Amino acid sequence: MPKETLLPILFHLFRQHGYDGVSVSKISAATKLGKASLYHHFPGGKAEMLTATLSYSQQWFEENILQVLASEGAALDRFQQMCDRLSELYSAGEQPCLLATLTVGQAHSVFHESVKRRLEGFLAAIAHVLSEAGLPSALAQQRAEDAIIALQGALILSRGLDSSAPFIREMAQLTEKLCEKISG
Amino acid sequence: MPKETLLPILFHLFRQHGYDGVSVSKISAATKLGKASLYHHFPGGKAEMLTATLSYSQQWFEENILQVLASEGAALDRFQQMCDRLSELYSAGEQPCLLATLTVGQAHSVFHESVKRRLEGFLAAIAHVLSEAGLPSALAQQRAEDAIIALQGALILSRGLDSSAPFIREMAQLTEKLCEKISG
DNA sequence: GTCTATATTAAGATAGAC
DNA sequence: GTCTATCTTAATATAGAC
Repeated sequence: MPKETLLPILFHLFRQHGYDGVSVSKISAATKLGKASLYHHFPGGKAEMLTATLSYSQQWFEENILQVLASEGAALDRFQQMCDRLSELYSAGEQPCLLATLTVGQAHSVFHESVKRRLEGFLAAIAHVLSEAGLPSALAQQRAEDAIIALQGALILSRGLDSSAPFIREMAQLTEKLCEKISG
Repeated sequence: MPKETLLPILFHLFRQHGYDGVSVSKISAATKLGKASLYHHFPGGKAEMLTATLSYSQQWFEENILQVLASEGAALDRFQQMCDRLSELYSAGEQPCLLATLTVGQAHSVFHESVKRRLEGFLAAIAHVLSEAGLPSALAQQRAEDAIIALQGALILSRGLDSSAPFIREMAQLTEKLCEKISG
């Protein structure tokens, strides 16, 4: 079994159950691979499985979110595309964020630096678009933080209420919030 | 050992590590009580320990947040007090939200209804203040959702970045965001 | 109410055959 | 690369003494 089919399964497990909530036995059941096979692919065990999952998720993020933010076109269009991709990534708020699940438990101490770097990269990418559009860099930075806060908060609320509505509404408002008074 | 001293320890453990990340052995170490003693207090095991922790947290929430929101005084003052209590509860963004940690893993399936009820109660309390202040109820509901989204998102971002700054900034802005154009 | 001791099941991980 | 079988440790949980 190639890693390209393995990693989406790992991604799904880790984001849904968190690092502490996933056992190698569960992974074995979900992938229909024996434990020994899993350890063949990932000699470092569960930690390496999450590391590989983070790389996989990072790659998706670069190819879908960061690439869109760095593309040509108006800021408004780029943010709109970003929202569409985010909605896809999180299944309109039904699926949790992998990075957010890693902020608690054992993962927090072990993978904290990776999470921090990922968030900072996302923040910088959003702020860069806003700076390009003419916003002062301090304000651009603040608004980028507000965007990620809105995204993460909407994911928690939607999942907690078991309703996509808050996430969908937040994604619909996000672009205009980001672009507000840009050319004012 | 009385439960009044036990529950704050449980609360701290569960919010930091999530349900799956806490073992009875860890609880035993943290409380300096033998496992058998813990099962004496909570015959239902770890699940009952979390149930009791949720009740404890609910009580704190009623006495501190809901009470303040239901008090006399201007909406602006009540929200300001709410923000102060929230900042205390989450140690300015250093501590995770218990309810948020329960949206993943095993806890999600078992405790989802409790989490949902708690969020709905919080939403209703905020929306009620806004309605009293003259906001149409649909808008009041939306703004209440935005407040919880801001709170939860700020907690994730602050913890992910290992910085209180986003949480502190968000709490500082929250009251005016909630009261915007109330008497316009 | 708390303890020691223990039963039972599941977890993380490896050896070695195919 | 995948399997069966196995090891070791940790998990949940209980029995019974004090």
